[in-house]
This record gives sequence, structure tokens and C-alpha cells, in this order.
Amino acid sequence: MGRSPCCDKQLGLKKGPWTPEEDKLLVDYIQAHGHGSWRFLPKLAGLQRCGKSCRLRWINYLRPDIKRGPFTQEEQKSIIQLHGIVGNKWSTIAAQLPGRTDNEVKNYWNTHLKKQLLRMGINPTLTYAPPSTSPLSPSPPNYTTSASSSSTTSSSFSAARHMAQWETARLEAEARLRLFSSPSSSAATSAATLIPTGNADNAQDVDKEPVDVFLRMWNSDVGKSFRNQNPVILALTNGEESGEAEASPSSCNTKQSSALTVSDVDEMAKEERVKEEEERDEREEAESRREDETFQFYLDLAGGDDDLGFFQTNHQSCYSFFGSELSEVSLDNDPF
DNA sequence: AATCGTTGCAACCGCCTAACG
DNA sequence: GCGTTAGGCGGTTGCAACGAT
Repeated sequence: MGRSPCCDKQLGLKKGPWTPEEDKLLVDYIQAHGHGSWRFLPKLAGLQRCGKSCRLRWINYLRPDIKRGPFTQEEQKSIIQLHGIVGNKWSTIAAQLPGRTDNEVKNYWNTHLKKQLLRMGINPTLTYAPPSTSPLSPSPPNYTTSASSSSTTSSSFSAARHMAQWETARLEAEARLRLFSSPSSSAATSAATLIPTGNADNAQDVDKEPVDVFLRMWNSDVGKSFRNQNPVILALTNGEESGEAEASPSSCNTKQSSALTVSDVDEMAKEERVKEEEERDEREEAESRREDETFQFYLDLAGGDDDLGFFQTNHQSCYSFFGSELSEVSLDNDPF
């Protein structure tokens, strides 16, 4: 399977680092015409490169919306959390980090996070292994605790546990929704922000309160990826989704939950991006403290010898997917 | 100042998948 | 249904920059 690189077909094509002149040719061409077919782009743009190389250069380096500079603490947290969920799905992880490329995330994981985890004695390969695609050895998604992530043995049990993690988090989000949806609850207005409806009335609330991280993730590529890889979840969500464009993690029939759409999530992402830029300067001042804090965070999450302990934070005698966040909300808004 | 080892990142390689004829 | 291929992805490599000796 597969095919030889396009570069092999055309000898004499340049390889190696790009020069500023080549960059300019590529940027000028794409800005004027769009990239169109990558295969023919080099010729049209006057480049002695293969289309694949041009595509990579554009996506990883020249694209105008690329965010440069060190990873923020929030981004590090996201990478760690998402890697725990989807494993080495760098493009999926990068999709949740505006302006970051899969290559950048991958490099950052391999050169920083992974090494630091090893130094701390944490096995960074506690990760999700994708389902085998071989027709000869069909197997469910596989989660391993060793470097031999290609192993397909005893995978269904681990997969089921991982699915249970998602389900737990989903139920938790639902519980919060119910709790805050109570008309008598002083936090009723906050509840609306957990699952924004996108209408103008709630728009101001969205600014005040963070939206539910799990629900956002569930409706993102990450959640989609997870659902697609787990037949049971897929079947369940397909049932829920009939008549809806996007899956909702909530099985409770509230109008709020069913009204969360992709555009809502996109809108929220935009707002967060603006906020993030405002806070960037402050974050950079805290750069020196960042590493220790991040790995303290990891230590907090990685407690226990369960290979999914990563997800769990013991909170008031029950496990929580987003322990600290839920903890804050619960403490602030506990109606009892 | 020279050498060696380490680190970080850009780029390449090979494979997979979906689209198309 | 089948073969072909462009686009995309993850793993790996190569090399410049930097620090230690």
C-alpha cells in the first residue's frame, strides 16, 4: 500500500531548508491564487520543490494564522489532557490549540513534555493506541501502558474503561447542568453558560463564566474522533443525533443541551482566543514558573496506578474528570 | 579555542484514506 | 467493485545552535 513520494517522480527537485526567496514565492502565489492542487503548485509558483514539501512548508510555517512563541501553560495543559484522551493524534490535538500546528505540538511533546515526564518517573506512553486498521487483525481501540503500543492484546477491556471515563465525564456534565438548571438555584444563570444556546440572551453570560470543558471537547474534533473509534459510543450518539448536525454528550432532553452547535463552539473559541491574547503578556512573565506548575498539575492528575488515573482527580470522595474546575464551581455554587 | 555531546526544530519519508474515474 | 492518486498524518531524521569540558 501507499505510494512513493511525489518527489521521487521528478528528479532535480530541491530538498532541505527553505530559503526566504522560496518562502516569498510560495506565500505570494498562495495569497494570489490559493493553493489549489498542491501537485501543480510548485510549477505554477516557480518553485523547484515537490507539492508535498510546499504544503508542509505552508501549513507548518508560512500560514498567516500560525501562533509563534512558547507554549502557554493553558496550552501545555491542553496537550497533556488531550494526549491522554486521543494519544498521538497530533492533528486532533493541534485542532484544539488555535494557531498551533500538529508538527509543533508533536515536537513539543517529544522534546519537552515526554522527557520531563520520564525524568519524573511517569511513563509518557500511557497513551491511547489507535485501532488496528488491518483487515486481517481487526481489533477495538487499544490502550496500553507500555512502549509496545502496537500490541492488540487485552485491548477491549482497556477500551471499555476509557469509554467509561468519557461516560463518567458526560454524566458529570449532565449532573452539573441539572443542578444549575434548578429554577430555585442561585446558580441557574450560570447553568445556561455551561451549554450555551447561541442566542443573544445568553451571550453576556458566556462572557462571565467559562463554558463546560467536557461538553466543548465532546463537540470538538476530539470528541468526534473518540466517538468514531468506539462503536458503542458511536451507536449511542447516532441515536441522539438523529435530526441534529452535531453530537451532544447529554442524554437528558433539555433544550439547552440539544441547542449546542458547532458554530456556538467556534464562537466560544474565538472569544477565548481574544482573551488569551490579552493574557499572553502576563503569562510570559510567569514563564520561569511555568514548568514546575505544569508538572505539578501532571502529578496531581497522574495519581494512582490505573493507567487512566491521568483523568482522575479525587474530589470529595468521587472521581472527577476536571476535578479542579468542577471543584470550583461546586464550592462556589453548592446549593446545599 | 577546540572538541564533543545534547537539544530543539524544520523537513522528509512512508503509509493510510477518501475521492474520483 | 476496483485501481489510481492527491492530500493528510505520524514517525523519524538531519542539522544548526548551544552548553559543557
